[in-house]
Amino acid sequence: MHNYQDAQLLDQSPDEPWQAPSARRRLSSHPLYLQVRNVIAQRITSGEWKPRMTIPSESELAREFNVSVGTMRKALDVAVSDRLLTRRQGRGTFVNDHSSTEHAARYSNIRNPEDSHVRGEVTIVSIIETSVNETEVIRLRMRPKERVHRIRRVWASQGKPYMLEDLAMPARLFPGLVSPEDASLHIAPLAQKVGLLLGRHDERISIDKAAPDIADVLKTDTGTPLLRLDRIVYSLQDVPVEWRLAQCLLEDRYYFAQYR
Amino acid sequence: MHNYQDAQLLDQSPDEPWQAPSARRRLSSHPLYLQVRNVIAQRITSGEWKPRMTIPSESELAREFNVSVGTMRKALDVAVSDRLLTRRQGRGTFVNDHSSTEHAARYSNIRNPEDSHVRGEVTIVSIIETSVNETEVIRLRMRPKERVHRIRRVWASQGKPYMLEDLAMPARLFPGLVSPEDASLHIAPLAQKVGLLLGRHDERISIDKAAPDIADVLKTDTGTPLLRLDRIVYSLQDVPVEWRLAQCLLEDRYYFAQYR
DNA sequence: TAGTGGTCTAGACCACAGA
DNA sequence: CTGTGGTCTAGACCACTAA
Repeated sequence: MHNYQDAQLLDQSPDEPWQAPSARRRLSSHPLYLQVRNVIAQRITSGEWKPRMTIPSESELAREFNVSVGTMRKALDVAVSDRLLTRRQGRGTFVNDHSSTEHAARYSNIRNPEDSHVRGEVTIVSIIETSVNETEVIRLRMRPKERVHRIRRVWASQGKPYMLEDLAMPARLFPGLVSPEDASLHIAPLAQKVGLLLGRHDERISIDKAAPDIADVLKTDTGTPLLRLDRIVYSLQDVPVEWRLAQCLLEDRYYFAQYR
Repeated sequence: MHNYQDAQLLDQSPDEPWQAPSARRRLSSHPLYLQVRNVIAQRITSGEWKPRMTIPSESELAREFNVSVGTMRKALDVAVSDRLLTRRQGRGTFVNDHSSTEHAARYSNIRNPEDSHVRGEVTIVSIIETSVNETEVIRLRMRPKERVHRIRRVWASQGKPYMLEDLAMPARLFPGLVSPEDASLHIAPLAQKVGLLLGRHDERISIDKAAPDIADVLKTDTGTPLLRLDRIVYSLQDVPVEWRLAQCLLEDRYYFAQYR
């Protein structure tokens, strides 16, 4: 009775609407529910569905996409686990807002002694767009001569600086990133602004002794032990999006990691 | 046609077999698939299903539990995400072995420069069973005067010590934990040995300066910066199972955290 | 009371692995 | 070829929310 849905979803141009296939063939290597999830992701990326918006009910979407409610639900469940959507029984399904504190908090792991997130004020030291260096080519999987944004900024809490960050982001992914306002954002809201969906990230943690210039910025002594945070954030499609090297003067703060 | 399955699963004694209910009522606050998942967990805990074993097919289990295949599948999916089971298309569903390197690796985050896990040799410094102190009461959610196992051990790589661990575990959860062999295990295989299923864990990371006695054990200088790892591991039912305070001489190693 | 997401059922076919 | 898990369908009822 049923063959699988074809791949028109994945292959069609981003501007064309969903084409309900009449003959169901599995031309794509992806199962139907993943194809549908990809359309959901695209609608968010393109801005058709905006943060905080209520999207149509699962039965409406199932009708629109010409799939069963069960398949639609599975696609929505995947989108939820990808942090694209939030569902609330009796209310509806909502597009997540990654500029909200709860979603941005995901990328800041420094905590106060009482377990609260450190809420710092940021100061931009420098922003430049330039060609990649060797390390960036490797870490961000870029080609030689490609362009990157490099941002250096300092975080302070109650007027006292505690963290220096060096960011590198492929310029291709962040067109028009120039303003200090943009450069002050966390990666989550910044990515949302340019229609990028974020996936996994990993972090290598070690201890550095403060170099003279860094000690100067952090108003501490040369040689003070700093927590070194070497982090790469990837997109939902597993493309490196940001490389961050941070050096953090902990004092009574700590880095919090949670595993499920 | 169908009302919900009742809670006989959750409420029946561990020794009784699954009772297929004839009248389906939702006496439990848990949906059916979670009740079924709990029976799966119990079968593993009790040793009825042993590590690496192939369990019956989903259709067989659905018949046994008197639930639909869809519900059985959902229960199995939850068990997979809880790391109880692994499923392989065409082969079957297997009970995870938490004494295997892949599962034990989940709890060791120290990596070599080439990203490989540090494989150290462990030495037991001391094992005692005693009454809880104030910190343990809080961290392990215990009552005053309850008993804990305290283990101090040192990890070395190529003969050079790099990490000192102080462990505290509720004695109630680890009856008969006395031998140095048991005390040398990672938490995952140790928990499996006593039929405990592990869930989330969290870790607070900061920097300590080596105290004289610790510097002595780690064969370094007093005041050397050490990575301090303050970790609590919880059971699947969210009961604290182990509190670990580790101090780690990193040198060219680092702590690796991955987020999905 | 209407509409949403959450749970459950019954049964089909697809994809993969091993005998 | 047989049996396993993986995907998909169609439709029912439950639980929650807000008008």
